[in-house]
Amino acid sequence: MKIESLDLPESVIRFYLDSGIEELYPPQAEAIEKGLLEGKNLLAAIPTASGKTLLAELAMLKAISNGGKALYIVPLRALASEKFDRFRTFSSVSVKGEGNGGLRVGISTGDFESRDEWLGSNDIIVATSEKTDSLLRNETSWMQEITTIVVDEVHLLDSANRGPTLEVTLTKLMKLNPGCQIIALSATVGNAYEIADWLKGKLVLSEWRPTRLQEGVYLNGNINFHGSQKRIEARSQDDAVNILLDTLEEGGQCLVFESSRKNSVSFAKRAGTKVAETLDKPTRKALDELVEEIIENGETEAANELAKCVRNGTAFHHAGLNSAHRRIVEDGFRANKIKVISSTPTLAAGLNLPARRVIIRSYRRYDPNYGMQPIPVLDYKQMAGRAGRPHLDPYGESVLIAKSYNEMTGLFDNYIDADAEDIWSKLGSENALRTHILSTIVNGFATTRDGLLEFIEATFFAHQNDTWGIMDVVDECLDFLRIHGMLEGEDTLLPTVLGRLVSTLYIDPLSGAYIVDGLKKAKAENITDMTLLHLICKTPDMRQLYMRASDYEVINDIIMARSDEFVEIPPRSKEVDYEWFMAEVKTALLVEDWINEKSLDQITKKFGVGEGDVHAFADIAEWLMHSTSRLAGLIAPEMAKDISSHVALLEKRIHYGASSDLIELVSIRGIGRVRARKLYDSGLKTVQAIKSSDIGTVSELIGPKTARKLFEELGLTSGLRPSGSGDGIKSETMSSLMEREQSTFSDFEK
DNA sequence: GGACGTACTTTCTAGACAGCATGTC
DNA sequence: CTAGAAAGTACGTCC
Repeated sequence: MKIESLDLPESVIRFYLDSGIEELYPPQAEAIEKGLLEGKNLLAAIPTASGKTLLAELAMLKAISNGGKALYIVPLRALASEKFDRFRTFSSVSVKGEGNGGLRVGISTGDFESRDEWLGSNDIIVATSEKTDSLLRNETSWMQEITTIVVDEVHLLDSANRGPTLEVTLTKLMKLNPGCQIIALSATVGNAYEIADWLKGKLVLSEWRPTRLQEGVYLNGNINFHGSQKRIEARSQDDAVNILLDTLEEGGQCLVFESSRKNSVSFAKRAGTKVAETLDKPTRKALDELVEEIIENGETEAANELAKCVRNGTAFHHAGLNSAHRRIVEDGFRANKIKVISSTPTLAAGLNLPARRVIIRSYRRYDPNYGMQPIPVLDYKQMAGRAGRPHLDPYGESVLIAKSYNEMTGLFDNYIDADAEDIWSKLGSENALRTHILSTIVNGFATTRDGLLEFIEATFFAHQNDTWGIMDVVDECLDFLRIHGMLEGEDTLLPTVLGRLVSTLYIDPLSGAYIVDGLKKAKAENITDMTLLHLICKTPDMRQLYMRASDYEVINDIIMARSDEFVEIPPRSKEVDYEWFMAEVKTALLVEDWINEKSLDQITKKFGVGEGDVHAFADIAEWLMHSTSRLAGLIAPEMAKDISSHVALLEKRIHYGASSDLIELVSIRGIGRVRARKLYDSGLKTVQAIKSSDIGTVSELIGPKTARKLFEELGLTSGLRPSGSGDGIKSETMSSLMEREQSTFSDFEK
């Protein structure tokens, strides 16, 4: 089917022809035939890179040309910006007819909101599913103007964490805009028809790919495909390294999936010594530039390790990296400078980062309840599907590694030739229902118990199950919400002020209940930073740190020593709860270190986490401390004095990772925890003090460039040429390399 | 003395969304 | 109730 033949405005057709797209892929053509451009609902369950985005684009552009508005829902922030950037290239397309201006695109995620004064004035809005939920909870008016909804990666309905949110959000949207077109995009799953049926849509089901994908299993020096075999030369002890070197020889790049961060790092190191031998001069030079960039953007040991790998043309990638390092690795790989990325499943879904060959070094993942477990077929397909760059690689290959003939046949049967699992709604659990029942009632989608049941009947859960099975759980949730003062009334369900606040703060009602309870119990004379930090760390919305074997003794001692700082009496060390309690305290200690200005390097070593993790922990903690602050405002009369101001201060300190004395300096744009500390320790403790100092002094401390910016920021024009010296980067890097510091939590506390 | 080999023991375990109001080193 | 890979340790062998 030709693009030209489609019922679309001419400007749209010209746009695609100009970008070299003339012919639709078969699944796209099928979607058109099934009414994509006629407002029909649709579920496209097709492989990655088979043109799902284009399919969605066509529908959105068609809708906008008819005066509509589109919402594009994605599961990841990174994906949101990727789509946002893509859709912005439409700005030149005059879809809306002459004189109506160009197409406008907005983005809304937790950490990034479009600059547009009013998000709703855009024609396309890209948002994460949680943000969409939050916008609904805040009764955003333009939600009703949406005429087309695209849901990317709907198979996430199956996720226990985030599936229920997506499900309830879609149910609400369908209730709100009954005439709205829904286009759902999914990986190939077992029961795609069931999802399509729930969405009252037609199904486009296909395995078609633009680039051929060969899936094989490596055993004893050969990759075995269906009907063919490829010999791999043994250049080292390590099978995966040999497969990798073989790919490089053919001019391809490799993506290696590992089951843990540690393994991904160690593979990148190990492969590095061999990969380095294959690099030519220009590549080495390009890599050296990346190495410098990595060092500049890192304050930890991990940065040095990454730099060492990148110098050799390899890299690792996992959620512990900071965002700069992630970007450098991803871009370096796209530019074909970095030859291999050894990664945890971070790269399996989401970002568009294909490679010639994918090596899956472990198809098992650790589960605390069941030990090492084989990953789902769906996850395997996502990883294997990364192989083969459309238009660039002649083909893609994915390789599993087996140690025996039996294992190999097992892998063929259970992965390569297997169908992906069915998707199952996870809305039935108390955890999921508690929060979504509250939001449903707060938003007026249900005002009685019967109304609530009617709403639940419209969910995917009800589509798959009999709802009588969860009646008990629903009633338990309603009781919970009543007991904790978030809901009142028996026949009519009315949200209280607290209930509304909890819903709009986007926290779990259980978190809300813990916090309110803790605030009421806290006694003024015992309250420390730890009191409040531990309070938010025991909340189900907080992510918790693991307890390692060596931590037990230390954490135990800390709990004993600081026992009166907690709002509750710590459980006895023999009780099961004690295990949890220790993890909460350990997490609180990390945040405590962060706000006491411990360096990132120290924190990452002490707690065995990455820079990215520290920021992630701080991020959640800040959100929960903000929520605590708002809740404290609501129950102020029932609390000890001074708690409110303490909470507010902590919120700021977590945001900046700074002690109280730096709050004034740190709120200046361009000044963070590190620079503020330098200024403060040199006697420049306030904005006033800086204003009355001279730029030369400040330059000595934070560098001439930043100093100039700082003075501009404070409304002082900098007439003077800043004095001061050049960069200290080299010496700093050296010293951090030389330092032999403590490596575990216990070393630090002694 | 030291590089390497082997067998046994210990250790550790993926990812990432949200509020609010604008910017870290 | 359930795992398995890598890193660490202790000891042995060969040059």
